[in-house]
Amino acid sequence: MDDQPRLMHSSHGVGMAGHPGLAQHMQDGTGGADGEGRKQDIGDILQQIMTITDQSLDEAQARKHALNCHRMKPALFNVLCEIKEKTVLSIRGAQEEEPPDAQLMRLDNMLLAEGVSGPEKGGGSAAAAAAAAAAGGGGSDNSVEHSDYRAKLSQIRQIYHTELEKYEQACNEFTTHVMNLLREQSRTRPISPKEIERMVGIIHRKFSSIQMQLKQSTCEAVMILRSRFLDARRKRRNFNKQATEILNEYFYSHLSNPYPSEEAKEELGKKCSITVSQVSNWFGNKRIRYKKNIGKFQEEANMYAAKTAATATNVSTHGSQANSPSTPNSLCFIHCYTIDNEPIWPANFHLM
DNA sequence: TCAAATGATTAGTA
DNA sequence: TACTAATCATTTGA
Repeated sequence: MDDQPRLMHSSHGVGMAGHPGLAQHMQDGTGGADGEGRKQDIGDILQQIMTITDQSLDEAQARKHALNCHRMKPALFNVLCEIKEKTVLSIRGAQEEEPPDAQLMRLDNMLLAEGVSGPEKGGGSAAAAAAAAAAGGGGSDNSVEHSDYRAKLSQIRQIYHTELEKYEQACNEFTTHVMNLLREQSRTRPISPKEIERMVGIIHRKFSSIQMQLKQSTCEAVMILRSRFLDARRKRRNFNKQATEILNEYFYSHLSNPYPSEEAKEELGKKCSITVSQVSNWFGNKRIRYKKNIGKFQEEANMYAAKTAATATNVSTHGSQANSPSTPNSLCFIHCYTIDNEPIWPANFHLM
């Protein structure tokens, strides 16, 4: 094996008889005295190679050693390698050129975006945050779900990396094993380094197809997790009592114009631990339901009016009534109706 | 179990 | 784009 590479530099001719490497070997005095003798030598070697597997291990080892030491071995080996290379490898080589796999690239990109591959921080929580934003979620319950999502994503990530590592290790071990085996076998049969290289390529391709399956199933797992996470967020959760109180207080203290500005919505959202869009939803629902059934809400309105009045009184006794955010309309809601008990709201509020 | 309450979604409007 | 109005889907409480 050690001296094989330098034995494989002959380049022209395929047949043994007309092979320049062999011809050269025969002419330079190392190949025997006459043609008959040379043919006999080659015939002997080929016979020994053909029958080596019929022998016991010890005999085969001894024969192998004898073959390796045979004066014709390098030349013959060279020729056989070249024949093999020119016939089989050239055909296969052309066929096995593969374009870069678009599917694999897509999977890699997705795993990176979801935070499964690449750096641990960011991706997953960013995806979770995006999902949360898309679903308009917020609040403490949602943060529990969020952490649950991250925990599960991290679990997927861990499994993915463990499996990937296992595959890579197995691939390396198998490649080394096959290479050693082929190198060993190349002492008794024509295996060129090029062929070993090709075999390594085949092994790598096989393992990368397994890796692709792993990536695919990981992507599926992330997709399922994500859709479940979104579904969970889509489920309605009632706001907590305190949040409803805050929203109602604002609504009834601004009954003449229950349209909080963007800033007010943001502040209410912060106070209630909900999003601005949830505040908007709440006010939208509240306005329409209040308008539809003012009588039903009258009691609630009175209750909040009394509450606001009490707060205002407390604030005034402490000397800072002017700064109270709920003061402007808190005591005027009772005047915000027409004689038909219709609320006086802006023109864009369509009365039925 | 069921009606009421309630948060979210959707189509239409100004 | 913010809003109304209708509706859906889920939760709540009797």
